[in-house]
Amino acid sequence: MSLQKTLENQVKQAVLASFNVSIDTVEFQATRKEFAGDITVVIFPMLRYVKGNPVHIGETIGNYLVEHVNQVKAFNVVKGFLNIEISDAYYIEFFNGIKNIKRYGFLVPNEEEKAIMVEYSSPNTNKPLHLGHIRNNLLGYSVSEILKASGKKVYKTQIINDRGIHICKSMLAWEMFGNGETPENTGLKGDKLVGNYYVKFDQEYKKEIETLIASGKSQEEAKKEAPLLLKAQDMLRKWESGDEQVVALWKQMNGWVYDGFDITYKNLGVNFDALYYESNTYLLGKEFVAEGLKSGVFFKEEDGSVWCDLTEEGLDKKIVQRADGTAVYMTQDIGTAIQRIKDYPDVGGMVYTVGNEQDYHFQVLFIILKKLGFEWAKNLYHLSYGMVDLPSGKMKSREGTVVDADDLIEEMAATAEEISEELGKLDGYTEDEKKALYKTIGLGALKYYILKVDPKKRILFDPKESIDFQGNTGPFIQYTYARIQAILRKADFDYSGALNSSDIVLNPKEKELIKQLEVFPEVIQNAAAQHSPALVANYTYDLVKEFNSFYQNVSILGADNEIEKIFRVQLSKHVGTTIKNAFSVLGIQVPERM
RNA sequence: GGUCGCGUAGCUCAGCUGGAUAGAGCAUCUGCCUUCUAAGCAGACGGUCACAGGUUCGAAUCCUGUCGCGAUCACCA
Repeated sequence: MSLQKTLENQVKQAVLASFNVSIDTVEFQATRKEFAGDITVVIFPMLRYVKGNPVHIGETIGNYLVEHVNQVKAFNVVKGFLNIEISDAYYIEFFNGIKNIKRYGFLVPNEEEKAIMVEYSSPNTNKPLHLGHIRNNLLGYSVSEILKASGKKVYKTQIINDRGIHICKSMLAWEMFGNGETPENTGLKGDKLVGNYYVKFDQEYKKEIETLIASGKSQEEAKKEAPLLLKAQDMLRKWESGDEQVVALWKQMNGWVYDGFDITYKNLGVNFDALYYESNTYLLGKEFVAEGLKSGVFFKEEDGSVWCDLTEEGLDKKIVQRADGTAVYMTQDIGTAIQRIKDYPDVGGMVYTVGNEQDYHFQVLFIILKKLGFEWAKNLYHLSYGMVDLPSGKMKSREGTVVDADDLIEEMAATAEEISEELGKLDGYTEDEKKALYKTIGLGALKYYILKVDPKKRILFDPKESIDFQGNTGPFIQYTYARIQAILRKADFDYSGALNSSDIVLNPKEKELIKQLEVFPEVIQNAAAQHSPALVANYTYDLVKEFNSFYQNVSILGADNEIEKIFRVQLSKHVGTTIKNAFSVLGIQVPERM
């Protein structure tokens, strides 16, 4: 039984014994630093059931606890707060129990329970990934890992947006202006090359619009009638009817993009268990639209378009199929969801990592799936996150105002290199080892910077102000890990033995560290429940800050006696393990040296 | 205009289901490397928690309204 549970029961007992009333909840909080004690019972909520002065009630309970609970050493009451001091023995024994657990804080995924499928990334195949995608990828990956660590079975997936007018635009531009450029003959990354033609299309398209306007057309007419756009639309029709040449070009260019994406994903350290392509799934939804029509979930307009009436839910009517019978986004998402459950029958719920601009879409999607009667529809969650904006506003691929993912990753590593060179602590490392380390640190800075922020808040990223490497940052935490490893390398004695709680008197820093370690499993559970890597990031920072204070104020290898020295090394080691575990669910690596 | 989200120190962010004098980092200023890695530690400065009401023993946290910022309300995705 956990200490808190024990205390809760005993507090209830105390109230029953002393005041003859039973209470069903006890409110605890960590004792604030300025008071003596470790755990605090808030007396105020009891006043509803127990009449009397809170200080007196607190003292009565405190006395009872000291007498009946051997972990309780002493207490004090300040106003309505009963501060309880816990014996060192409790903490030392607790530490003995966790110190050798390598995957401390993690539960093993339960094979019996339903799995969760997490969708993230889901890019368009007409342009390279940018900072916005980075946030999406990091969030999706991290939430997947957090869910796993919390004891869930997880599949990572994406839906690749590989068809549509935007894809045809880059295809057309390449065909017209490409002069046979390929990734091979230009040395360009495939997604970059295709992205260039997406931009090229837009430039040429704008020129045509200007020409048309000059010849007397209205802007609206010009936008609709520009020859390039007509050609692109024509190409889309050809694609949909299976035109061999168009399909061949489509396959070739998408292939280039996938090769490019693979490199970016690899650099970012994210991965997927299952891929879905819109070109394969967009037809699936239509089956279910037909079914929904039969069952009355949807209705048909005179022009043949199919809708879902959501006015009862306080929403609008939503189209699920066009008048010409073609699929819209919603159609496809309905089909994809159902397909996924068919492919993975053990999945009982899904998480969609998609920006908050699509809040409404997912609200509607989930309601529709419920209306269609799917049991798992109640376990769908839209992991909605805020946009990453620049000081100049939104990032726009077509206008070239994007922070490119590959460039940013590279820049971060370069900054890490600069700082490392300046500090010069890497004697003996080979060039390859150094390079790998710079990448670890650079990515650590980038990932932490993004993940420490609450997902739903928007991030303003100023490319001119580089991401910090000091303070509440990834590198600071990595640095602390490296420091711990340095100690472990130097600790050339056997420190594996069990500790006898009567041999050690904890200093305040040591006790704080154990308390901090104690809550890690709970942090993982909370982060999973709230789908928030930020909770893990901020926890890790607090732990590390506490450790550095300990490190700087208490000598570990120079401890007064052997037992203390062994204990401190063990404590340091387990803090290191916990840092590593916490960072692993954020997708951040930790270095042996830096 | 309807709906949703956000608004905490100069800047970037924490603040768990309401609880003690609202916490970190950056920036500015003071100290600390002949002792385990100074990407660090110790400290100073800095707040009417957007504003106004309400609920309560108690509100940054819950409710209502106002203001500001953003998103969305397409037979786009």
